[in-house]
Amino acid sequence: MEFSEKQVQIMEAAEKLFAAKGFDGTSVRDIADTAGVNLAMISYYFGSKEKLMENMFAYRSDFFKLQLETMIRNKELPPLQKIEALIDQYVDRLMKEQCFHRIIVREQMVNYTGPISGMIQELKKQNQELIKQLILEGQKKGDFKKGIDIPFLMMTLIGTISQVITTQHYYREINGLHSMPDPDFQKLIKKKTGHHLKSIFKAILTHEV
Amino acid sequence: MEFSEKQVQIMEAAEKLFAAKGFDGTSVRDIADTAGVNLAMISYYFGSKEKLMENMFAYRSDFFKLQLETMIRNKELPPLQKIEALIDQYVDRLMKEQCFHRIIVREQMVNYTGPISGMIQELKKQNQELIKQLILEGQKKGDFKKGIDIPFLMMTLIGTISQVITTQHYYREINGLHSMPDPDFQKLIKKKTGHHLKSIFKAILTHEV
Amino acid sequence: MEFSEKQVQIMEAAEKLFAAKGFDGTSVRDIADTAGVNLAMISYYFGSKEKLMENMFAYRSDFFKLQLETMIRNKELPPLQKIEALIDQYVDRLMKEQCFHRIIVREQMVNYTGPISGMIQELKKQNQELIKQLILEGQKKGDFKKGIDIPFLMMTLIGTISQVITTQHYYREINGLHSMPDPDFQKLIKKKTGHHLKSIFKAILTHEV
Amino acid sequence: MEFSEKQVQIMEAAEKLFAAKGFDGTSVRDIADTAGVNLAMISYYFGSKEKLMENMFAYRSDFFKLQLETMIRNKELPPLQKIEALIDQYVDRLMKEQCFHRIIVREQMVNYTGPISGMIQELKKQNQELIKQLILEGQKKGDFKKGIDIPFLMMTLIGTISQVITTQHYYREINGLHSMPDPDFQKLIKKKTGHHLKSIFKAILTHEV
DNA sequence: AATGAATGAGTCTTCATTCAT
DNA sequence: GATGAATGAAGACTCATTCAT
Repeated sequence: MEFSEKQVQIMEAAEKLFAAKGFDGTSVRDIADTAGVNLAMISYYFGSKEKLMENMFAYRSDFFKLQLETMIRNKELPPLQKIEALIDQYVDRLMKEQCFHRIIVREQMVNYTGPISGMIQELKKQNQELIKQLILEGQKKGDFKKGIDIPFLMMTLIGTISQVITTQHYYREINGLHSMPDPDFQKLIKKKTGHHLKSIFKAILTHEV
Repeated sequence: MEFSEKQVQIMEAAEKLFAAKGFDGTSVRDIADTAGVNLAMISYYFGSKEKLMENMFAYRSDFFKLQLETMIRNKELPPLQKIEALIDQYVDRLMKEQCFHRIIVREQMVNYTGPISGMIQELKKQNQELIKQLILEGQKKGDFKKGIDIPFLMMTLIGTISQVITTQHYYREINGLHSMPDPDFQKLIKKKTGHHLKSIFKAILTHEV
Repeated sequence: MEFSEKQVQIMEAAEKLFAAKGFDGTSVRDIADTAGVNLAMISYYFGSKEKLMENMFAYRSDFFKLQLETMIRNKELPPLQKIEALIDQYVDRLMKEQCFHRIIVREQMVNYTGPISGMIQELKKQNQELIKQLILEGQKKGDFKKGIDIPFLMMTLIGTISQVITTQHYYREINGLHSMPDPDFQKLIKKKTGHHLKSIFKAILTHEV
Repeated sequence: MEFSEKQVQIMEAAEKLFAAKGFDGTSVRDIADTAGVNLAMISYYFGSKEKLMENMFAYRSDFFKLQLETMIRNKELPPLQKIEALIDQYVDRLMKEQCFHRIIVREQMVNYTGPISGMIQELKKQNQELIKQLILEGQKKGDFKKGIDIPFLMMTLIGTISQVITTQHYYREINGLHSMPDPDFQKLIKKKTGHHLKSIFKAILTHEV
């Protein structure tokens, strides 16, 4: 799918607003204003608000998958280090695309059917498959324990990052980090989240419990 | 605050719908129809849709806090067992109040200010404090390691449960559990989630990593 | 018509609010709150908002007519002095019952039919008749000129007072009388209005023009 | 401010209805129907009912001021004739714009603040200033008496015309003019009002009283 | 291709009134 | 008799979308 410059403008405005205010909380007028385009252009280009959402989703998730896949394939490392690299990638990616991630979290809650739900499911499956491969590889090599509940480990991986993303302002407030510049704060929580998840994965994958 | 039977009816309808379709995606007409009351009753009792949300929140979170507190205080057990009991409670509670939990997840993303945000923050603080006490107690007794990052452990606790709740239908689908009756399925994931989280906590709190 | 204490309370609240915000701009809830009575009592006592208006009107205009009539009949003076006394009475009355007068001004504009319109018309006719008698008496005695356009003189009498009442705050502002206590200000404009109208009537009734 | 044809249509419908039924008594649906436009157009063009009122006011009062000013400046006549010309203009103008005038009368009673009140006050001030100039000119030339209470003379000028406008149907009824065609009736009362006011002004400005 | 104008359906809220007690 | 609860109708306004140009 090729998108014109204006279409990208619109989709990016939509992404930001959908993330901040939800799909229903965002009006096409909002989007048009934020994108700096004429109101009628949105229907004109995308047909409807719903279709805009779908297009934006396709646009973003294309963008998404590739990065991860190439990353994994290129590295040839011991299983644990691979897992750790993958965690870093995950954290990095979700943190970088916070807006999009928020939209996914929302959409998962609402829509069990429809094209977007399908896309999310597809993404999930692919990513889960990837991790599964990595863990199986580690188990074959004897580095990882047997009997790992991979789906629930994924729940923790994504759930923890989601939680960090959606409640970062509470974390900031509670820890008195109001005045820290946002880029620094982002770096901080990214580092901490990565570290935290790595300890969990290491513990679960390698130690007896 | 005392609520009449009708008010509770309305609040429960609102909770269900807000959870399913979001605040903006739910019309007061929806709520009125679902609750089986006249449309105007909602404004009559609560003043506005927003105020209804706030009242529902207060109603539910009252309900929330007490259960946890009394539970913790009453048990006199070794720290790890206490933690495990708390995880069970947490999982149980969030799973039981899935609707309410979904609303919280949503609201956290949108609203950093306003009365609801305040209530959530308050809830979070209290619960976090409780866990902190438990962990400190374990550390004092020598059962738990030092240097635990409690806030991030909380992120994992809540984040994992949230993830399970919001993506349960994917889990169901992927694992081919379409035909399992919902109560059974709920029991299943509750058990698995509890088990999973306990392994993580045990590993993080007691083992060297 | 006999009115209970509560009914009077309601009618007086209604009068004040109708004068200030108009009939349509005033809700029965406003009236109930201002009167300190239960909302349902208004419909209960008066049947409807409209009927409340009518009752209030009847209540007030009863009050109105009598004062004027007795005043006029009792005085035995030269015609010009009678006219002057009448002007004083008129000014005094309208100024004292500003709220009611405002309502009349409004209602005249809106409703050409209906019971209230009838009442106003009746009031007007009676008062006009009175003045007519006075002027005819003066003409017969040779004190007043012939060919007076009585209806238009009435227009000036009432119109001027109305204008003073409805624009008093402009007058106050323009003349820098913000800080004068209201009772003093009322006295001032009452005096000035009376004086002004008397000059006009004297000029029109007695001088060649 | 430039208004499109449709905007003018709406404003004129609004003017008529506001005059007849008051601001609160007129619904935007009424206005839309009367103007023959879609209901949503009103919000589309003006934002709100209130803003429509303000725009209509600005539109009409622009229209208003100029006529008077140019009229006065262009004539080079003895003071009394100027005053008489001004009275004619005033009567003519207010009679022609009866709807707008009614709205002003109403608004003065309700709203002491807000943008409309400001506009009225401005109009009043300008017109009053004009008359003041004229009278001062006449006094300087020795044609008019000293000690004229100009504000109250204005009250009589505007108040009388207002009274004629708002009670014209009573006048008609009382004088048995039901069957006279309205244009004729309007001409009649315009002539009578002008004549009446001129006598008053002449008497007050030039005779000893 | 791009847009200002327009609209029907829908939003939340308030209204005056009535009912059951 | 007096009133809290309840309601249908109507209020102003916003929405996503379409149309004529």
